[in-house]
Amino acid sequence: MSTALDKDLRNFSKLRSEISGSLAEKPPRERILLAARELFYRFGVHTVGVEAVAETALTNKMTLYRHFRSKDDLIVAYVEQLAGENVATLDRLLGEGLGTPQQKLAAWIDHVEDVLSNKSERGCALANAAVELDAGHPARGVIEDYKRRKHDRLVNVFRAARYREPERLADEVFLLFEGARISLQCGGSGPASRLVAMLRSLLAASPRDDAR
Amino acid sequence: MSTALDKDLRNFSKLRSEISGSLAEKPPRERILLAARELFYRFGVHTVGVEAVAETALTNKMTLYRHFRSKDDLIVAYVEQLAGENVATLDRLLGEGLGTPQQKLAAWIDHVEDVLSNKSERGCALANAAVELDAGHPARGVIEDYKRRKHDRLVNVFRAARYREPERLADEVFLLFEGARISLQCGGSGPASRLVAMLRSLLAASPRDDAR
DNA sequence: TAGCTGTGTTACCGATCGGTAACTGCGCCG
DNA sequence: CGGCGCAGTTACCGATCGGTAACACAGCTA
Repeated sequence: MSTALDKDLRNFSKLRSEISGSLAEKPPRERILLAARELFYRFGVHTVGVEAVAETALTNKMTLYRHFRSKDDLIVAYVEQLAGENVATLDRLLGEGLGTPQQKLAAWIDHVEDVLSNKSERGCALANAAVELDAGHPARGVIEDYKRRKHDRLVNVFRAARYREPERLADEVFLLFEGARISLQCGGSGPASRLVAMLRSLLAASPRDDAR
Repeated sequence: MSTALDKDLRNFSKLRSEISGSLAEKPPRERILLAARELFYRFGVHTVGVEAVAETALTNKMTLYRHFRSKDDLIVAYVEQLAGENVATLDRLLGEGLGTPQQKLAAWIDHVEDVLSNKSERGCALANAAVELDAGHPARGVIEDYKRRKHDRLVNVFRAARYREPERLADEVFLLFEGARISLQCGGSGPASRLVAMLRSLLAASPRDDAR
């Protein structure tokens, strides 16, 4: 098999991108989750072994297994961590209090632009995990919950912005965004790079009630 | 690790879904590719071992390695097989000769409906493979070529149908479709199930020159 | 009949996988 | 000070991984 990343290479990437990062002196459990986040996202949950995670977290397998009962447990924690952060980001952008619905939408699209333009983008980590995990895996439920929740937030903000068909618009925006993220890693960057412009004109062209 | 599919279970699925299928008495190479297609798509290229592929193909590892130099070679052949068939399907639906561009588009959307409504849909096999394979893998090039080609065909048929912005429309349709397939396995079936209606009304609403 | 080619079979290799046992040692709190 | 809990370390387990060697046996052609 072509691992395409010698084990040594993995350890080097750890030293640079993690230590220089923030994992300096945190409790082991946090370090492990940080390492898992990096490695699972970059290389996939199946190709990365628990030992690689532990070493990248500057600890060892035994300590990892003191905090997570199994690798599957670690995967679930990894997925829950991502889902939680993404929901928090959504709350920060679309939550109550901050500006008009239009302003929230503009801020969210700016955020989408940041995500997509990020180099080293390998698509949505949660979607990637879902692809790798078979139907019975406990992490699947977490992923599906998150995606549903995200879709609901979109419906709500479209409704608050008085769009005439908020559900339909949310479906469309949701699918476009998901498609863009998966296309970034296999479809060439063409269509995905034009997503933001598409979103803006889609929202501008969709009919709204009232509109002040 | 939760394999969620005991090895025995895999072998049973082979006996039923493959033998009863068509692999009855074909040359070994074809049987192997058929088995790889089934197993790689259902469970992912990484979780399925070469031995499982060989046994499902009613042969053994040695014969597999006489036809494919390595597992990576088999993965490339698997991906090439899928890309080739998908391009053939596109040619059959959108190719020259058969009807007006509008008829071709209607036929293509019917085909999309079939794909999405198919139970046991696990998303686009090529996109899934791309998620599992890291950037250097030779199969990645095949996948990207296919996706680009598919996008180009969409542009061409939209141009032939005299849509005013064929590239933009192709981007949108492409991303929607990709998003729907990935969402089927992690986003709940909600947005994806409404894709076909979205496509039809999108095409109906998009401006065209001339229009007969 | 002899010989060749392709398939099946068994056994094996080193490496790595997920997971565990047992021990050392540090720091913290009484 | 004594003790306890947690982290680190080493060594190990059985299983499975991708990949190979050697041999038996079929079918075909000459």
